[in-house]
Amino acid sequence: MTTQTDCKVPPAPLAETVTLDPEGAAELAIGFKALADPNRITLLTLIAAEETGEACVCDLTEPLGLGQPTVSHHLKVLVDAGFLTREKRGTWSYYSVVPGALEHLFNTMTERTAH
Amino acid sequence: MTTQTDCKVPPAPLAETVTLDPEGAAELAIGFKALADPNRITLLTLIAAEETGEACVCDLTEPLGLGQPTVSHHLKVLVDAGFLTREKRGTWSYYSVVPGALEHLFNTMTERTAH
DNA sequence: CAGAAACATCGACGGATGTCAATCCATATG
DNA sequence: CATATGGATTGACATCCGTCGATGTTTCTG
Repeated sequence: MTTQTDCKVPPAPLAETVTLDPEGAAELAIGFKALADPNRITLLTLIAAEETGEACVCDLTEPLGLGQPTVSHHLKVLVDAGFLTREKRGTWSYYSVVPGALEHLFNTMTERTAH
Repeated sequence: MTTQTDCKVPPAPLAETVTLDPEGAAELAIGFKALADPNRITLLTLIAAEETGEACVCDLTEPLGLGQPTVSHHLKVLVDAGFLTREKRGTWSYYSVVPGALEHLFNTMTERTAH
């Protein structure tokens, strides 16, 4: 049986899969797109600076100078990107930073550009 | 002399200046905005993977499946954001990755969200 | 100088995005 | 149940962004 001949062709060019990975690039872009707005960056820093580690929308509306729907929208973008979590408690929605989310994105990007 | 009493009031609320810095947030957003596109991420990885550390536009057009003007546009965005440098040599334009640019952006962002 | 090659720039077009006003939903409270 | 409050959702609008075709610019080469 010529089973070895099948292995002559590697399953995937290793270096190529790292540099030319459309899905991976798209995934990274989604993360960076969520960070590509000054107000969303301020939101992350505001929540991270909170003593309790969490903040509700009403705490964030005033320092940003934005309307409540706009703040809710930005928070949703950050939640969808995996940088924040929402926990509804009573009438309020409390947002908190996901611990390793930023670092994971940055590490993945750094790996791709390190070669 | 009661020189020590002057130190009771810090010159500026330290935590506040870090979390609520409009200019800083805008600057960070500009950097992330440049990374918020799959093709630009692939461009960075392609150039970084080059043996010589640099690549011209004609090398990047085909693997991306984009037209030459579009690739030039994306490269310009990355140059303006400080992630790439352009060096014109003869008829060709050679782009190379700026060594610490990505890391600097990531570190600045991590500092703001570490508190 | 004439032509070609590599790249930048311009103009245009369609789709995505940030913002707000208005509205809807859920929960707490009288 | 009625009302109020916090927040999410919707619709609309202006702007921005990615893409391409066409054109301009520079440089190399006959």
